[in-house]
Amino acid sequence: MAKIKSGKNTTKKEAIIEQAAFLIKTKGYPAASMRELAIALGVEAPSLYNYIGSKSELLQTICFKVASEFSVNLDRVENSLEGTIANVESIIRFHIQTMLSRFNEVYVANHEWKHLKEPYFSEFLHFRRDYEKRLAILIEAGIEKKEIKNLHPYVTVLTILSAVRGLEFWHGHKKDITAQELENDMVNHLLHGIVK
Amino acid sequence: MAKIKSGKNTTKKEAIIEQAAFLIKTKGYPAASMRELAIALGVEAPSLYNYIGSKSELLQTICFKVASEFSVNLDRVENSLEGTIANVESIIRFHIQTMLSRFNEVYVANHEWKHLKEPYFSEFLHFRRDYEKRLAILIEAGIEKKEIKNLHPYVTVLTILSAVRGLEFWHGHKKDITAQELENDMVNHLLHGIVK
DNA sequence: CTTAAAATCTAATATGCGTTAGTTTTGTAA
DNA sequence: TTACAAAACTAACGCATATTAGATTTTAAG
Repeated sequence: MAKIKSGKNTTKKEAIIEQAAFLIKTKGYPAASMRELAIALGVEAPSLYNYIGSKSELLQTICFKVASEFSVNLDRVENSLEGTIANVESIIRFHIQTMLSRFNEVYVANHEWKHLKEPYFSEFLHFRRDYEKRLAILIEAGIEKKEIKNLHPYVTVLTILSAVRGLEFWHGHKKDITAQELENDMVNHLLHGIVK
Repeated sequence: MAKIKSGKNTTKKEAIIEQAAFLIKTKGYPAASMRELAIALGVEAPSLYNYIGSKSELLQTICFKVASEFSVNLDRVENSLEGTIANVESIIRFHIQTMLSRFNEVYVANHEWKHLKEPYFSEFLHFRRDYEKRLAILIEAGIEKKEIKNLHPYVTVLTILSAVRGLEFWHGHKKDITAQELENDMVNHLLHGIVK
């Protein structure tokens, strides 16, 4: 057939990963087939194996790339000299922006990581728990400094992370609100509530 | 082999559905096999077909049963005479309680409905949109009555629904907080924020 | 104890999967 | 133009899937 269409991506491997992220997001990892992925790239399935090692490797690459980006951002915030509220707000905004700009990959990392094989599954799970723990510590510091209400820190972390993750569903609707308004409204809700 | 173990369930079909919900939640719909479901019930796979029509029928049953329960609850709230805040709080509490008490089925309805076949896929999607729309109308009424901040109603709905859905992740942790405290803290966060 | 029906089993079908092997085509540099 | 390497192809393997058909066992009633 034809050559793999690289598009705007630099390498063909990156083109495969990008398309894989879309397919895995749409069908789920088990139902996303290498044959369908190949067709989307204008090629036969076995040709993909010139660039990748296996189907599961694609999932690993996507999940850990996303995890790494969130981790790096949290490093930055942890070393910041701002107050807790500003830090939490910064993290919320990063999640929202990343969710909206890198939708397919973030979606896959959020929903399909349970199909990772060992030892990657355990490694990813450990990363998640660690990330939540670091956020909870941030929240606890805010509670001690009387900047934040004394709610259970893990519940607060869960509420925030889950809320931003829900932007998956916004991706279809859009239109009558800009990304900036969306971001501001959600930050406002999560920090100050909706009661007047 | 042996007979299907009905356990506490009245009919065998219900026992199959309950086990299917657990399996589909754990593996995802495409990776959940009829053979594994049968083994869990102490039976061979073809025996299941005396009680069910197909694998996809199991998914349909689970998804629409959950959808129906949420819809019935929303009917009740819409006809209530309470204020908007009380109504929203009631809905949040219902979501949290249902999420915690009927975990497997709610999880499946939330995550695996995209594997529904037509026309069920479209029907379920339509139900979801309709449910969100009805919630948004509730929120808008609260904004007009000056009970609720003037944030974009759909963003508010999204934030609330996503946050309660995140309780999936709490299901593993547990321990150092009761379900009642969890519920109260999350309601407090979503209504009044975390800033002191 | 007999008999009919309900429940389960074994065997098999058709389909799709990820992946490998080996071959052919394409692109590039000498 | 020749020669080599990269990238694509076709064919096939082994395995797993949902489901059906038909035989066999289990259950319950007369």
